Amino acid sequence: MTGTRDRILDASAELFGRQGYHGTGVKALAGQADAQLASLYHFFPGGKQELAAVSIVRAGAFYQDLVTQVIDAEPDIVAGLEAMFAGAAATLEATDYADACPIETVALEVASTDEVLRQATADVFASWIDAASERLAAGGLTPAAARSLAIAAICALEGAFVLSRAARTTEALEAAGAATIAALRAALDAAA
Amino acid sequence: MTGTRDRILDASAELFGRQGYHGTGVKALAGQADAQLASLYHFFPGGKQELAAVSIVRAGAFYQDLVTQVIDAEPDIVAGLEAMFAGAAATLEATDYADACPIETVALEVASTDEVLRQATADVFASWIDAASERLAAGGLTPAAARSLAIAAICALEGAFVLSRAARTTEALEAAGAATIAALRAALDAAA
DNA sequence: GTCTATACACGGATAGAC
DNA sequence: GTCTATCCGTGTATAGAC
Repeated sequence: MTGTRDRILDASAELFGRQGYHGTGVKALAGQADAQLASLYHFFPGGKQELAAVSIVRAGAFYQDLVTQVIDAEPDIVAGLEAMFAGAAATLEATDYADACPIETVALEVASTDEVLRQATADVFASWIDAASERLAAGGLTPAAARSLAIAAICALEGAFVLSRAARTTEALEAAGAATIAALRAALDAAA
Repeated sequence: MTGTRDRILDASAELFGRQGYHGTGVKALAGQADAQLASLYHFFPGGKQELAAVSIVRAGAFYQDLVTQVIDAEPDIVAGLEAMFAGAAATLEATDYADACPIETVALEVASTDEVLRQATADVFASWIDAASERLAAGGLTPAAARSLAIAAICALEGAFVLSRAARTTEALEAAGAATIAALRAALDAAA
């Protein structure tokens, strides 16, 4: 008995993530959610923009939970980051290079054109940075070094998604992961 | 006496880069180029898709020239990569966080939906990887290490563009640059 | 090659019955 | 809250005169 609202948000996360904001129409969203178009506007009176704003926050939180679980399942932060990149590569292959970061495409599309949605994506990335920083600080880095490396790791992952999806290979995820681990080891050595 | 075709391609590079493929209409492109809509279809009979394919290749080559000039102006590859990230940050600030990578947004939009355009973006990234690999190999890395680090550097840059444009700060570019330099130094040490 | 005008589909959004 | 039907703007693309 999944609620209609939730089905619409599920469809939004999937389609916005794969095709972007402008590449996904409200009719397609309603169709994918097995919902009426009028229901979409009932739950999201602000229309497509409001739906996207809610979807970005929700999908961002969901993805953060997913990734932090992968990281926290490992014995240390080095293994944790390795598992993050490996897991992302596995998911990408399993979905035929469709499902990477749920908000990345939208973030780029709206960065210069929609202030409401830009802020939503910025909030999500800020939350991810905080979560990663905590884990790196717990691994022995200073707060400043932890934050810097947390940002770098997320950048590496996001950038690798772009190249991997374009090339339809996981090589970029592997290279980005290796370089991130190298930078992490260097920071850990410097801290010791 | 700039040709109409070139003006259309200039407008395409600018608007596709800032707003993405689906966020940019052919009428807007013609308007920005001070060209008639019919002229656009005259030079690009394949319509928006053909225009985008040509624009991706052209903008990709232009950006590659720009970045390699920045890198090659420095005495060594470490300084070169530092200059690349610093230059990207300066450009981003100067354009109010609008102009980052000219093909990144489009690459994500089309990765799962348009095979012709996906291939065009993949070709551009492959060319960038080759150019960066050469310079890293000249700096003393093995071909395999050079390629891996070249990919990682490009991923770091692309990912930093996403976070920097979303947050409207250059922090991500700085963090990604620092981590890339750290990984490069580690690779150079290992090679020595 | 460029102009004006327009065809035609799809986009987002809404009305009103139930 | 859900259904059917529809409005209206915009999007891509084309026609035909010049």
